[in-house]
Amino acid sequence: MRGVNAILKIKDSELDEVADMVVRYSKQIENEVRKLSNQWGIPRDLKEDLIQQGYIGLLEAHKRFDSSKNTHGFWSYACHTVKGRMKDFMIYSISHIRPTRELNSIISKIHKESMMHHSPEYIANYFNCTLEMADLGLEYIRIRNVKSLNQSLSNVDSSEDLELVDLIGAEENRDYLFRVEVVGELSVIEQGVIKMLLDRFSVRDIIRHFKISNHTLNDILKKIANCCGYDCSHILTRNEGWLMNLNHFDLADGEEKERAQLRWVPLEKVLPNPENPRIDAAVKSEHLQDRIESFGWDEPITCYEWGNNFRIISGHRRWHAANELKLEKIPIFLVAAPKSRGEELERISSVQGGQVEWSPFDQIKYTYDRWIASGRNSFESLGSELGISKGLARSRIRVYEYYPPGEIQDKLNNRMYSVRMLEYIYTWIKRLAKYHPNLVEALGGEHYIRRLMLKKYEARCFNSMLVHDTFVTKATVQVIRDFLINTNKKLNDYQVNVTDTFSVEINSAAIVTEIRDIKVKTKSEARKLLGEVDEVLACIERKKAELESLI
DNA sequence: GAGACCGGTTCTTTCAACCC
DNA sequence: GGGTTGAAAGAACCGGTCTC
Repeated sequence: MRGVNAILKIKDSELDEVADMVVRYSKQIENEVRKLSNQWGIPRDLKEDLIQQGYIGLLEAHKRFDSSKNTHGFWSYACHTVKGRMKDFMIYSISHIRPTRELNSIISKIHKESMMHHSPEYIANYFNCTLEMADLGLEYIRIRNVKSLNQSLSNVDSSEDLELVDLIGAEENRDYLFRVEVVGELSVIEQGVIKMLLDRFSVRDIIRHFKISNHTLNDILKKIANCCGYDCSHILTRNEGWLMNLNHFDLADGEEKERAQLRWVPLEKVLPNPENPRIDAAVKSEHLQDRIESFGWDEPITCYEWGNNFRIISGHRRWHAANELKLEKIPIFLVAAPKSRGEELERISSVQGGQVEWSPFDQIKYTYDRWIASGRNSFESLGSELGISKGLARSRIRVYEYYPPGEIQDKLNNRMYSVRMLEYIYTWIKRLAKYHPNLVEALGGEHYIRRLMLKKYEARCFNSMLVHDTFVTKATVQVIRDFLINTNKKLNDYQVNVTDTFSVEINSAAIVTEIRDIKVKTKSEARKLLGEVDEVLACIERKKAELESLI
């Protein structure tokens, strides 16, 4: 509590009351942490930090709470501050990225084995995961690398049973002390400098990143030193090349290690891989350019030799960023060439982190390419190869085969369409072609109907319940045609519900509503409509006679 | 009145069992 | 092996409530 007291300036006379409150609401705070933890997949060490933040929020709310104004009790008032504190902390600690289940698993393993300081390649090899997954895990841990005030300092020689909070004001262990929130007195740039120092960036990297002079940086470091009360001159002597992790590759496979080489090669000799399913290498390019400019290359591009050039297996976005920056030379990590197209596709997928950042369309294209490369194997075996269900494998292939890329690519990638919905539409159209081939022909083929259906989906004329639709098999050609060509008409307005084999219900309310809503303005419209009404009446008379004959 | 939060509802996605 | 269907989980949405 000492650190918390210092932050909130709690008077000694209030300590008992505050202690009671902390005990009373500890369960609620733990519940909130549990909820957030389930939602975000927070590692155990960060949960303690969240609980700390909850207590701080509780104390802040306590200071503001006015029982005469708030009749719903203290907790209903305080819970917002508590949750707000926790969420702010999470946003600061883990940014906006929500890790996937697989990534979370890797992060937990890295924590458990204390492998934060190993190279991505070593971790990928150790945990048998992809290189990009290991890299993402490390990145995630780096941005979450905030120490708990109550974190044990057992790894610090002189600190038996001490917690970080106990080191506030102590003389040793400068790096730990920088992390404590005394930085609140510093400017944004000064806090940024501290963060980079703690993350082991070199002085040169800091100067380049903030675009400041050596002299300015020295002034900032002096201010930080004065503020914290420490001499940080030792940091200034850090090895300038520390950030270049290029000598950190620690492959377990001896043979592979011999074959793998690191080289700096002219940019024009590095060629993109046509098998790369990622269509747009410019995704997050500005961020990568900024990172390369600020911090240098923290990971080379993985390539294999291709004649006199090098073909990329992993790193198309970094290659694109290097082109944008007009760099002359870039670092590559040279590996053995794949023996077949199938192996090449598999390796591209493997090193690109299980397609974590692939767009939906990239995933579809990749699944289709793998299927073709495998000689059109069963969806089941393809699914098991890719780690997806056979149903999803089938959906992706079917969608890629059926829809022209131009029709779906953008809208798939911005999540307006889903693979499943596109497959439902495909199935619906195929049913239409089976039960009403003449209508499909009359409308100029499936191509036109497909575009109409996509338009109708965008206009929310139907949803995933399309998969259970019986309208397409039961309705008349005229009604289906009407549904298709009226882009705003909803499927619900037309749907016929077949409740069982022997009973059919007509959505009479919808039909009556639709008829009532019809409005005509001219005589010719009225004449045309009369003709259609006659047709409907004739249809009804026929159906009536048919039903009466059954009674 | 604006904004944050909560709980209920609806929609979407995925998976697996079952059927042809 | 491929297609269909239902269950379950997650995401998105919406209206009500509360605080400032």
